[in-house]
Amino acid sequence: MYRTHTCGELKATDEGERVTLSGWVDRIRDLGGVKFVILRDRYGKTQIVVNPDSPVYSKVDEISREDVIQIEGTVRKRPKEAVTNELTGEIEVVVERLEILSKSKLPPFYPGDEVSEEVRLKYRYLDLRSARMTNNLIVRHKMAFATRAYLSDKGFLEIETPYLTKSTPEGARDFLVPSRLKKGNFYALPQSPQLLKQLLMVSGMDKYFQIVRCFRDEDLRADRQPEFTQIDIEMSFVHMEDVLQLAEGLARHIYATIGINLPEKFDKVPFEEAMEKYGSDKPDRRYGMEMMDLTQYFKNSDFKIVKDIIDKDGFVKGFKANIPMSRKIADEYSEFVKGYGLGGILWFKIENGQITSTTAKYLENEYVAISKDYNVSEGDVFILAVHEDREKLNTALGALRLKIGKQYMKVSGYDALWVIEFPFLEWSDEEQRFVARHHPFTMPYIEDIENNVEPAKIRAYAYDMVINGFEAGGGSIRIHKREIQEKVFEMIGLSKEEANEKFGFLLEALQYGVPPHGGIALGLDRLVSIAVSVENIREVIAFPKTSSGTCLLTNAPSTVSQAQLDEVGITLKQ
RNA sequence: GCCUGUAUGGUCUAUCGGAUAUGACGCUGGAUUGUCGAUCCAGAAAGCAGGGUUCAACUCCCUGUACGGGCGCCA
Repeated sequence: MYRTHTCGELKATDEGERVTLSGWVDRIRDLGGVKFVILRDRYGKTQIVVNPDSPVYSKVDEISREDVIQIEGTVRKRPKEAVTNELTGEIEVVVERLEILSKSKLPPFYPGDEVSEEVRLKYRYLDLRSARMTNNLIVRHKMAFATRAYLSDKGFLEIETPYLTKSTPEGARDFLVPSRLKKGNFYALPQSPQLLKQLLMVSGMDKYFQIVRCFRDEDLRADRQPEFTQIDIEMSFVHMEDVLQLAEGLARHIYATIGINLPEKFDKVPFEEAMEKYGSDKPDRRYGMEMMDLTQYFKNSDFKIVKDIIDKDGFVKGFKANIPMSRKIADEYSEFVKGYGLGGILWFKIENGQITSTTAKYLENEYVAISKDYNVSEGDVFILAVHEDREKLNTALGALRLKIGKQYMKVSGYDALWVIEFPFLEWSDEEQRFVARHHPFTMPYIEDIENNVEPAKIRAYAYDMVINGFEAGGGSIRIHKREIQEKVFEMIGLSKEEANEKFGFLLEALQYGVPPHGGIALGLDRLVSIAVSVENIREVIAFPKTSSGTCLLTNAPSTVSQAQLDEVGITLKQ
């Protein structure tokens, strides 16, 4: 037996107990006479005492930090003055036997040291020994476990779908896997089990879920990895509201199991409102600073920057913030919004009851009117921008709002909401056609189509769950009638032949009695990162990739042998 | 594809167009009988790669590489 207890469980009540512990040597404190060894495992740390009369006294000199050792000894209470607040701070173990199970080479860092992420990723197995990383993985497990319990209770079946599947167009770039048996053919790793879970609905599975890996070969971000985990859900005989209720309940439940209370009711915010007020389809409302349309105040301005835009039927929008402002800061913000296609920002503040601004001499009347109507008071700063493209204006100001919020405001708590009524279509400059914004199986608002609403304004039964400004998940009600599906393909310029070639199996299935259905996928990585308050999902993934898609631990991706290439019939260029 | 930041002992970092490159942690050796980031003394240990500017480059410039953040992209 390697151990009778873990390093995190011995308490004062275990006094006198004879125990065997195994773990890593966290620290050795040699006081010349008495020596202390701190033994660590994922449950905690226990102090081992070695007195000069101990049978293993000289053996302690052979061990070093991060060795794996086993000890046998007796639990005793520490002297009063030596008690600490730690989990096992009341006791220590007087060692009688000590065995080195495995020596450690001098590590590049010790668990919990402040080290660059690059080094942490290279030695991820050491990094994961830290209490923080261990906790992140524990929280992740608890949330995944709670998900299974909750959904199983509600009658959902966890059903696996293949990872080696068919490449489908639309959406992200596929990771391809060459087929050896059918040379020249490729599997694709699924971007999500979307089509397969819909087929499960056709099969009558009624309520499906899966905690599943998804793969998208696109450039990475702090919250995007090439492979990530979704809580994938699909339900039959449901309306949008049923899916939202279920997902909301699930989110509340899994957060509750780790001690976080999400709001009783998630607000529903239409996409357009989110864009207008926050310039984002995943707003973090905790920062306040809602954006306002101020175009009317500038209709008669002759300040060139503004007039040029107004003459082109452009817009002026802005928001109020309680932040420091100076010429230098304004320049920085202007530079920032230039990255989003704007020319810069305008601003004014109220200082000593006066409007202060580098542009006050051109726009004083406008600023005064805005101050009055929007109750801009002493110390407030008002930031404005102009552009002829309203979407660009919203996005740029929204990004600035978020930057300012993160810089100056300490927010706490959890803001959870639904963004609904997403546009059904989206113009693709690259392809010069409308593409499905969510995916081509999403149910559009039929009345919008019947009322001949312009394509870009047709709404979809698509929804995103947003928590603290992160897109925690998204889904839609699907099309269950072949006629509508065909109409949609027509709208996105997909010919019958192409549609058949690409989604033939789904279209075929849609002819055999399909229940109305819909679903959602929640991003587990993001849910966990929100729960442990980190911005980067790498912190909650055991073995993540760098932003260039490599694994510093294994050095993947790497070249393969000519023989391997030959087997799958692939010749490399050059 | 584009923009941007970073690169100095094992780790985290300081400084400087010139001389012996700073400190902390860790490590090694020594001292030390109640520590808990133990303490005290001593020691070893470093400029990402290539090119350029210069009498002289770790420092300035360019290119590359790696890592971070963002835009595009991500149904």
